[in-house]
Amino acid sequence: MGIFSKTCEYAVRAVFFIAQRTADGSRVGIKEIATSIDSPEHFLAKILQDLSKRGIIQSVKGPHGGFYLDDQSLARPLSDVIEAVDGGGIFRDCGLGLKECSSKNPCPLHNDFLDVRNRLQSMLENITIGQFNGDLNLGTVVLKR
Amino acid sequence: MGIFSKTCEYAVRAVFFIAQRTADGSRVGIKEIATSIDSPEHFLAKILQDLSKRGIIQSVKGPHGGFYLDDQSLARPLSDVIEAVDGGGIFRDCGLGLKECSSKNPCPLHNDFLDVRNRLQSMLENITIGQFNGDLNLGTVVLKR
DNA sequence: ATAATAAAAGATATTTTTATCTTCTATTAT
DNA sequence: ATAATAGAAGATAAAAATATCTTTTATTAT
Repeated sequence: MGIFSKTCEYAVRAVFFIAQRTADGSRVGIKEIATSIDSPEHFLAKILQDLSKRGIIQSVKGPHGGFYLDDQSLARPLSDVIEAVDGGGIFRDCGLGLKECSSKNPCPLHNDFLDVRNRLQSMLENITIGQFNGDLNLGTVVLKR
Repeated sequence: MGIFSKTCEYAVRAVFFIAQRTADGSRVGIKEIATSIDSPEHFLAKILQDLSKRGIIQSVKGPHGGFYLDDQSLARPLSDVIEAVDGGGIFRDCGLGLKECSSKNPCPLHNDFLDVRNRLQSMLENITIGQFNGDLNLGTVVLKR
């Protein structure tokens, strides 16, 4: 497995895709999202339903419905998606799995991991959901394969 | 879950513990290791058997047997343990789970993740299994709780 | 040689993650 | 109103990770 869970990987790819495809105010359906980011449709549906409930993304039912992002959502930091899906553990938990690891009671790698986690967090806090729309349009970055 | 799997967390904690407890040439049994690092005994046994087969740690059966580390093992980088247990994916795989992500075919986060992964890797390559023995003896770092 | 010890190995079980399928409900165009 | 559409929700299932228990094998002290 990678840094994030499969669930989280799908969520981030989907959110980037929705951002690009709905920048003009339109909506995009779950089938098209799943195909475009190469994820299992029904599994992704659950993930997006959860993100929708939490207000990270928007959705409308019925004909011409689908998922989309409003301006506020487009401006959100990517870290919000990770927090919503995987929880913020990756930004906070001990690298060796100790529940009470802290500067007062550190594991051997406490400071080293603090540094790595903080870099990861600030990186994800400084990326917005909508910021790759241009690159995705140009095809200079990809969301499948 | 954290950065690493539970399996990997147990492995690293165990290896640090074995390093400290066998620096004098003695050996330490699986029961004592499991208790001392707060891990399930039989599960940890499998992990250590695997590390032993791969030559990352050493073991001897029978009375006064147990696990220990020779000088070469004490000097190994911690990254060898992670590679052995979780595979090196954490140092190499795409943050968004794309199989073919590369500088030629990058995901939106390719460069950012490259940076984070490289930092993690070089951190783990520059830590040796035996380097915390002093701190563990002093109790300034811990392996449980 | 024998008994005691401790790792190795095998079988099984539980939990979590990932995935699929079906039914229900809300929305929109007609 | 009605039919079509598409997300929401619920029930199941498959796979992977985590955990436990039992039996076997190798080693050592006696």
